[in-house]
Formats: sequence, C-alpha cells, structure tokens
Amino acid sequence: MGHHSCCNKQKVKRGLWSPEEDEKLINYISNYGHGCWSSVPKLAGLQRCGKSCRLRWINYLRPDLKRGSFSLQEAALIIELHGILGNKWAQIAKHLPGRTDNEVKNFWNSSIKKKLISHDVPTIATYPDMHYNGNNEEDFFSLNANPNWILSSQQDQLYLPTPTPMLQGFDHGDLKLEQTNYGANSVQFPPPMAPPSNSSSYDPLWSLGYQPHGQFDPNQEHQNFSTSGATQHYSGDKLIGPSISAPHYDDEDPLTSMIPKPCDEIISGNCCGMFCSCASQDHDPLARLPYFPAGCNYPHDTQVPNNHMEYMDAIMSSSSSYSSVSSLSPLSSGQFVTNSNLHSSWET
DNA sequence: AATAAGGACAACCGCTCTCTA
DNA sequence: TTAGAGAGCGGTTGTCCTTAT
Repeated sequence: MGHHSCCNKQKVKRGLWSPEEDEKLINYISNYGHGCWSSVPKLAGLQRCGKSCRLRWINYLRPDLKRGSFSLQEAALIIELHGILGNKWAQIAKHLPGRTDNEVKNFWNSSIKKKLISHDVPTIATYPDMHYNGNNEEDFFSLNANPNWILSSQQDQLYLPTPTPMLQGFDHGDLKLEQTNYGANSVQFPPPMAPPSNSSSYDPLWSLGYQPHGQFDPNQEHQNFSTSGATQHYSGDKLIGPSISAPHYDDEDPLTSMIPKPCDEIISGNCCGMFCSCASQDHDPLARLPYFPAGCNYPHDTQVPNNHMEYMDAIMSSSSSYSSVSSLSPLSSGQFVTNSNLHSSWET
C-alpha cells in the first residue's frame, strides 16, 4: 500500500487536476521537457508526485491527443486488436494515434465489452472453436475467423500453420521465419526502429512528452481547450503518427502475400490498412493494421464494406456516444462508406 | 423537482520491467 | 551481480454527469 517514493518526500495533492495545475505542467514541459518525472513537480511548482504528472501529461495534456468519441474504424480496430493482443492496452493504443492506453481501456470496458457480450460477437475470447493446444511452453490458438492464423500468446508473433517450403528457413528482409517444434513457421517481426533523426514532427511515442521549446503553444487555435468540470481536454485534430518501420507487405510478393491480414476481415484498405492510402512502405509489426507511418497524414480515404459497417453498427448502436452509421449513411449492398462519412456521423 | 441508478472517464494503486551505479 | 530508482503498464476505484423513476 503506500505511495511512490517521490510522493513520500513531500505532501502531494491528489485527485482531479485543476486548470492552474494543467497550465503549470504544460508550461514546464513545453519549455524544458519532462526529463526525470520525479523532478517535474518541484521544478514546475506542483504539489503532485512525478507519477501523477506523467500520467496527466501522457493521458490528457499531450498536444497530439485526439479527444472525442471513438470512430467506427477505431472501434473496429480495437476489437480486432483485442482479439489478437488481449488486454495489452498500450500495444493496442499504439495503433490508434492520438489515443492513450487508458482511453482505449476505458472505452473497451465501458462500451465495447458489453456490446460484444450482449451480441455474442465471436471475438477470440469467445470463440467456441478456438483451440488451445495445451502446451505449457507455447500457448497456441487457432482462430476460425481466419483459418490461416495461429496466434501465440507471445506477443507480436503470428504462426503460419502449414509449413511452406518457400518459407522454411527463409530470411527475407525484415521478416525472420523460424521453424518451431509445432510444425508451424514462426513469423517474428523486428522491433520498431529508432525515431528518424530528421523528423521535425512532435512524436510523443518517441520522446515521451518532450517537445523542443516553442513548438507547442496551448493557446494555438488548433489545440482547442474545452473544459469539463475541473478537467481540461484537448480536441486538436493534428495527428502525427509514430514512425515505425515494419515489414513491407507486397501482395505480389509470394512471401508477404501469405502473411495474415487481421483487418482484412473487417475493413479493406491500402498499404497499411484501413486508414492509409499512402505509398509508404513503413508498416506495422502486426501486419496491415494502421500504424500511421511517417508521411501518412490522418485521416485518409477509408473504404469500409457495408456489411461490416452494419456489423459494427449493431454492436455499437446502444452506446450513448454513438450515432448509427447506417441511419446517417444510407448504403446499399456493395457500397462503401468513406472516412469522412464515418467521422461526421460517429463523432457527435 | 428530487433522488437513485448507471455510465463514462479521470486518476490512483501496485506490480513488473529497465536502466544504472 | 545486485540493489535502487524511474518508468510503464494493467487493474481498480472514485467522481461527475446523465437518465430514469
């Protein structure tokens, strides 16, 4: 029980942050960066512990945060990623630019989870045909939603169930394939690259909050403050994604074309999934899930098959923060809805 | 109009991981 | 090698707001 060491050194305030406290923290970090979080409260003149400052900055004060309701694409992506990653909120949030792990977690617990249960939607957690091989070393699952998948509980690993001569012992660029004891080819994706040295974009995932002096001004109009009680929120629309290097997927490539595409079951998209139509070759370790590589500006053209839209609509329609997509975007079979349609209809 | 119930979300707690001396 | 500090993460709680009665 007890508080953190930094909290024991001084009397600290707890609970909701006041606008004055937010202003102090924003001013300090925008000028000096956070550096060591434990020293931030003292230097910023706050009666808070460093951990509280860090949480407040990362979850609510970062200038790149996207506020407001989750879009249909985001909800679909969260469901899909949760089926793969489980409660790895931080990893899921990495695929949702401008969203925090806390936000994703709250959204899941307050909205999606209930809907999935009530609609008996077959996520990986509820798949009746999901197999556990019973091996205590490697927790394998096969997912009937995509019979090409065997998912391991070990993160970021996808296993192709059928040994393919073309893949055995193959080492192709960023993809490293290994034979396992289970007759499956393990596709191990490389860790993210270091941030690009020439990037002038503010990227909180790299710097964890540091921004050079002068780049962030809380009074700038694109960083709109709205006040809800004692809590201020940003609703800025400038989104800059992390510059992650991941395998290049090429449908013409006999290797990469075989790699599972989790989002394909829900949403069709281009190079890096449903959001992005750019030609970037930076991709996500989870293959085709949107990761917003450098040079990709959100939002992009999005094409979502109508049947999936109805599917999501059914899940989410009872949510108080959700306005029916189908009711606002009349679609017939075979039609597609664009990203702008979705945002105008859902983020209200 | 008052109050209870439920939902949404901000914040905290405690554990684990990583780094460094 | 190890201990301590800092940071990150997921689970949980607390608070405020909305809705129903």
